[in-house]
Amino acid sequence: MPNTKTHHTLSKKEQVDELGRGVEEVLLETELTERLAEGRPLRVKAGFDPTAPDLHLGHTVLLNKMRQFQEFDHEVIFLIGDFTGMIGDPSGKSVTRPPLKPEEVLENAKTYEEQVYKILDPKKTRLDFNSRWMSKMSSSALVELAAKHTVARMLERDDFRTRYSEGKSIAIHEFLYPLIQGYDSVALKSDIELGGTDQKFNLLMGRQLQQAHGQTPQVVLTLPLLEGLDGVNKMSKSLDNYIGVNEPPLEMFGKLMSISDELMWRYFELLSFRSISEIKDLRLRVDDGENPRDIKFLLALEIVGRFSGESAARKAKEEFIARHKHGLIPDNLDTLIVGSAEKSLGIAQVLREVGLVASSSEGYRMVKQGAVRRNGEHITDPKLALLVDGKEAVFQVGKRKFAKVILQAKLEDVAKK
RNA sequence: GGAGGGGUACCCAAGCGGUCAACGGGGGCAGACUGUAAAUCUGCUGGCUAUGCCUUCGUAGGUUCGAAUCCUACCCCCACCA
Repeated sequence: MPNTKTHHTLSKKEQVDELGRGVEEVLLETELTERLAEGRPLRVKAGFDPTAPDLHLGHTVLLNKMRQFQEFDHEVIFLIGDFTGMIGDPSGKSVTRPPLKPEEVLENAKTYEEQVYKILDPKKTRLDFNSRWMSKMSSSALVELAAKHTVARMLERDDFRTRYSEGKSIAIHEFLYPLIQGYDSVALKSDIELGGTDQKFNLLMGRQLQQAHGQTPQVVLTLPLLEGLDGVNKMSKSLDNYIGVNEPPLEMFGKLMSISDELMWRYFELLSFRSISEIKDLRLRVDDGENPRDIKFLLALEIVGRFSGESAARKAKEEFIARHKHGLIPDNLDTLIVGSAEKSLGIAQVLREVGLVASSSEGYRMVKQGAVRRNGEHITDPKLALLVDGKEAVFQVGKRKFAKVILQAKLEDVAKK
């Protein structure tokens, strides 16, 4: 763990700076300052989708911000939108989703907890479900709620507006989503709500509904969507540019090391627990000629350490270095045994058998492109036949895929002889 | 209710009777370069017992020496008029 100053030692000004760090927008900033000045623990709410809680680092941007509030002794409410989950945040694509069974919701909540408590302080976190109040709401109350807003206002929401003007369908119940999410703020009497920039409309809805219910409107903080490994698109599973919080240490370490130098600073800002001033120092070191790679090591160590533990992170770093030192073969490979009835096997087939390539055709191509080595030596002939001699050899495809292999006669053949 | 347009490999998108395992772009993988970063350049990108063979162009049939390309039926999407 980096030796951050504990948050309590920060000055008031530094506290406000830290809370505003990485934040896209604060609505309204003056209100935030006022609230913080009250000196009482504020109720900070953030909502989460009840389905498939498989978090990646992009999600943790929000969690990190929640954590900061905890460090300043505020109360954080981790709200699972199990009721709103029935609707699904309107995207135009999704229709009404079948409600999750209570068991499934609880199951998912448990999975969430396992993951988020690596960041959040369980003692300062309140887990809640919006079905708690929504499932009890009467239809007349729902009508009243719906009466608080107009269609025109709803159409201010970006995707509603485009869909409407393009003549695409908008189901009536989709209008309920922002209303219900907004009502959550009323039910929880939240002082602050955090969410991604894509949630802005819903977050503002909370303000208005609170006002309509005679509450002081919550302050809204929107957080950016973290860029994925490519540095361009937002991190997402479907784009396969993500780092999952449950990934093995070495994998995570490698992915973090592969981001561009520029993106590294973005990750420092949004993912690191280091203070703003510390990060500034790191930047200065790079400006003074220190290898950015070494600074990236610090980032990778911190993040991997957070999810897999400090010692695992150190090990991942050592292994990363060992593996990436020129031509070095990792020494902790499992030995794979390939049995064959033949005297020899084609190189492409062997690579496929041990999973280094997806098909023997791909194996052919890899060899032709000079991507394959045996015991560190390049193989150039795609039709090379390997003797089934029971000897051990290390095969490598590309830079990072290795396998230690023994080719041996099939057992039943041995038995026959 | 009326008249359309389209479904091609991971994605987008050409092709409209043979030279098509299918142009091009994206993505991905590999090679060079490097800090196994990014950027850049180059190559590859259906499978196999591999100079050949097998399977692919929504699904099922049909025409033909020969079909992704023509015909028939079916399924699924998109959008236009009111």
